[in-house]
Amino acid sequence: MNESKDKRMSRSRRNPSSDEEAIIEGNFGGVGILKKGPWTSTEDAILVEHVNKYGEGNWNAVQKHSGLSRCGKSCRLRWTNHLRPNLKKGTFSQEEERRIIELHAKMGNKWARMSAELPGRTDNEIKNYWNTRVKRLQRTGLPIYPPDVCLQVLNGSPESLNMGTLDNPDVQQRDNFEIPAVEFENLELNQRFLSYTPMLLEIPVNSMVKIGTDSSHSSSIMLPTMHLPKCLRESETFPCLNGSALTTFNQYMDYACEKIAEPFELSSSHDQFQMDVLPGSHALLNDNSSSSETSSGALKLELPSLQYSDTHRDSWGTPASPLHSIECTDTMIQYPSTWQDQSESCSPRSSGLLEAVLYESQSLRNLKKDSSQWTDPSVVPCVSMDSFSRNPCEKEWEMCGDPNSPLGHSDASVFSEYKPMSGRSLDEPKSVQAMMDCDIEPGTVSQISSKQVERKETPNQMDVFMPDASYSSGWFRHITGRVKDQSICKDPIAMLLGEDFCSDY
DNA sequence: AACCCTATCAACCGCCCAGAG
DNA sequence: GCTCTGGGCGGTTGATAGGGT
Repeated sequence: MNESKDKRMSRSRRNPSSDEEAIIEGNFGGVGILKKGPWTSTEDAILVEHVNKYGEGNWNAVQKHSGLSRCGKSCRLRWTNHLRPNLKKGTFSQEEERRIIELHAKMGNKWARMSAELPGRTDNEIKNYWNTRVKRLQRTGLPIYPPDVCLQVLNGSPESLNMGTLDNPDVQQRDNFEIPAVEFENLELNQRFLSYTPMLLEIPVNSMVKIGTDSSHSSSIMLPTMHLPKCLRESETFPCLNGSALTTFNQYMDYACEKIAEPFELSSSHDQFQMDVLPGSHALLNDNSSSSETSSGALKLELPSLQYSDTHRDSWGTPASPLHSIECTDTMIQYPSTWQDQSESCSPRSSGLLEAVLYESQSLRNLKKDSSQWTDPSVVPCVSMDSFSRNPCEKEWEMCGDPNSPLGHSDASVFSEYKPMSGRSLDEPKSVQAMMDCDIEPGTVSQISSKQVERKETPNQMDVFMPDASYSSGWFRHITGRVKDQSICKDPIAMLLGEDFCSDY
């Protein structure tokens, strides 16, 4: 690997056209055209010499002083990414990989800051690594963030994230997470739990929302929502949760599994829905709709993602999920294939966790709503068996015509801040604000009510709910429209879980 | 061997910001 | 307050390696 890497490094990339090369070489030392493309060893030497002589900075002066036909930017890039001393080359170590995941979970696509945490590594390297990784995980349908990393982030403990070494006060400030009531004290996750979590959602098990108390940093409130298969809930206790959170969680799971399973009970008898699904199938999500064969030869329903197979264990070594867990999770996690499609075009800045939480809650709510109709097969409106074999969410999504799914494998951080993007802000904030301002019915979501989650009402609160406007326009309107129509849920938790869920309690 | 697909990664591009004038 | 400029950052591009068919 390193060998090939070195080979490649020495090889030329983006070879300029021969014409350009000629011109440039002719102008070497002159004021002529600035050279683009791969750096030669001669250029490197010149740059190194210049930096040794004049120091870093004032990159535009390089051309002046050394006659190098490179723009200042190019020089800086070359220096910082390749010529700078103490640069580590080669593949990332396991520890570095782990660190990157953790850092990304906290920082999002702040490559420069991440590189500051990883000595010898450049932002470009980290960025490339991450993008490659995300791409790979998207393809395999694995969660971008390992559950334990999510828990660590959720826990917010500096040690857990090795953040004790952070010097950057800004980072420290950002990382000043608060977990008001839902405490994850016993973070010794049993193997069982961890083994389940990845298959439940594309996102890590502990999806969370932080409501910002200041505009620059989304902080102060986090709200975990979890989704586990019913079989897992059969355990009386849940290792991560305690007190009311656990109660709520169990209730939520009862609700989710029962309600979601309903429409699929109908179809489970259908050939297409034989649940002999093996973990690891995720073609739906991957837009790989061609069914694959199970070992038994039965038609395998390609699940969208999150089902670890032995061949799809990720670097954090989460074991494959037991087959029996399919019972519930299958119905829960059949992400529309379109999600994957959309995620491909999703801005990498988007926040996968957050959007997934929001979308999922909406999906659950819709599912419940829809399932009441679907209990009777004859009532299934406008849904053919063929289309019915897909997740109702997908139908919803398609009907919504939303080009941007929240459940795409977006890969910004767990708590990435919303970065307003030009040209969209007028519409989206309005929707979000409308959503946030809708009144909550007293007593709803009492289990995880404002006692546990305090939300500071600020004009910037939407920053939290808008991790990335690039995808939010459609689906957020979709959600907010419904929320608006049906009143309720001032509390973000209520919003997340859905009013139907709330009203069940 | 030829082709296709994916992974990798250097380098570029465009935007943003801070500081100087 | 303004413009200009240098520098930084994040996103994207494109060449190449390498594996699979």
